[in-house]
Amino acid sequence: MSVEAKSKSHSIRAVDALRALIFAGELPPGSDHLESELAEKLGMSRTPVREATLVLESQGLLEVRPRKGVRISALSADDMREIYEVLTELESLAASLAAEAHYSEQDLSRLKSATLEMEASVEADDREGWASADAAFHDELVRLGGNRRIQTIVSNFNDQVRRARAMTLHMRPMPRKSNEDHRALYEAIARGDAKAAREIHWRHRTEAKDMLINLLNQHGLRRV
Amino acid sequence: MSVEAKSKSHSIRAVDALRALIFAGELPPGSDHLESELAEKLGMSRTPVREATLVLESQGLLEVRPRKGVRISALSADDMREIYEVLTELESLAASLAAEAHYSEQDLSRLKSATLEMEASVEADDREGWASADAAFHDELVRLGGNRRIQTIVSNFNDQVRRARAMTLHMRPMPRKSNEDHRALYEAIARGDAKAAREIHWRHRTEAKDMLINLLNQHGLRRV
DNA sequence: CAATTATTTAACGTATACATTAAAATATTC
DNA sequence: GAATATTTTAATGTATACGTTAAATAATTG
Repeated sequence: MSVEAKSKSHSIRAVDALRALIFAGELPPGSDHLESELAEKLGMSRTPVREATLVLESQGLLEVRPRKGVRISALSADDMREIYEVLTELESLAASLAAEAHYSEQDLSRLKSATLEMEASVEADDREGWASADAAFHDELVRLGGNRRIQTIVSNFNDQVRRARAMTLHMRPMPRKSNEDHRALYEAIARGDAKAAREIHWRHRTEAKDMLINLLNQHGLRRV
Repeated sequence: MSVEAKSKSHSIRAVDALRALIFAGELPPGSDHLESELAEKLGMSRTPVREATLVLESQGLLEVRPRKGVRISALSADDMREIYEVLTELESLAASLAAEAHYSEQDLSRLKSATLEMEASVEADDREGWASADAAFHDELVRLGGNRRIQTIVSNFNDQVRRARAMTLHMRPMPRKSNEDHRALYEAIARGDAKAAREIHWRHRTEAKDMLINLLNQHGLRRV
């Protein structure tokens, strides 16, 4: 069995490639792009590109504007608030569900290791490392919640705020308080305290939302 | 200015037509359909049908299964639980946001009239009328919340459980308790009590979820 | 010259031909 | 005759030609 990349359809590769270009900032928020341009850039015909744009539109990463090209989504502070409201609510539900599931310590090992990694990263002043562990923690939290609809929505919304998070990562103070929250959340889930898990995470996310929006406003980032 | 229907693209009409066929049960849950069949049925080529199926897949109404046709989504009791968990959480958040907005009585008039219509329908033993007013109430509640992301998600999920609700409408007891909940929620929003609004609606939806799932199980409806 | 109308352009929307490939059917081998 | 290999089939995936139409440009008119 070889390790070659499985040859996916052009359509799927277009989705992946466009996502990557958007996240890398090569298709910047607010910019417009004709189907034919994108098709040429990706080395395929318009057909799979059109299909990809429909998928990405449904994920909120771009907007199809007939005869004006697709516009890469640019989020205002208000959009950010909306998205974080939903993320806060659904992740808090996931935290509550995870606590109710009464997982064993072993089941929670990945959550635990993510908290340890975050703490180590803060010690080492490694923001990228912290961000990566933080993402792993949140992913695992939602996975433990066990509701696949929540997983899908949260994943979409995280993609949408990805650039904003990356931009503010180096503007914010080192996330020491954040680590305490994660540890407290871990404990609440481990002891099966659904109410506490929900409340701890709700406050955590609400604070993260306020900080992100304040940072964007302070730095005059109207749309990202 | 004429009142003729604006001539939409085939692609958009395919989305509308397929949605209608799914809701009408002409494309029953679990059934498979080739692109070419659907294209013929809708009197257009495969191209716009393919685009429509991508959109509907992103809305959870069907699943594209290469070489096996598109499969109309069939929900298990567990799927229903997942969807209702999300609906409960997001509508409750919307209720809380609506209360925080401190709307005037005038702003809340549609919410009020929907409650009155529900009460009248229950008096008149008119389940369809009640269901229609109930839907209007929930739509308006979410609209008043003011978060468009919530509106989109809730609308999608309501579409997904539409058939199940229609099926159980005549199995359930007349929704008298439900009307009390709606009235209490209206009062909480009107007096700006966000916490109460959230809790009242959360309990309301949770009870609705439990009833729906019990009804589906009692009647042996494995997948709808 | 401003406003309107006509024309042109270019991008999208659609149909269609064809390439690709998973699945089914058939043939082959032991 | 079961297991495997081959061929065939059929549905999808893709490219492309072309029709349609919104937007831009040019022409006209008062």
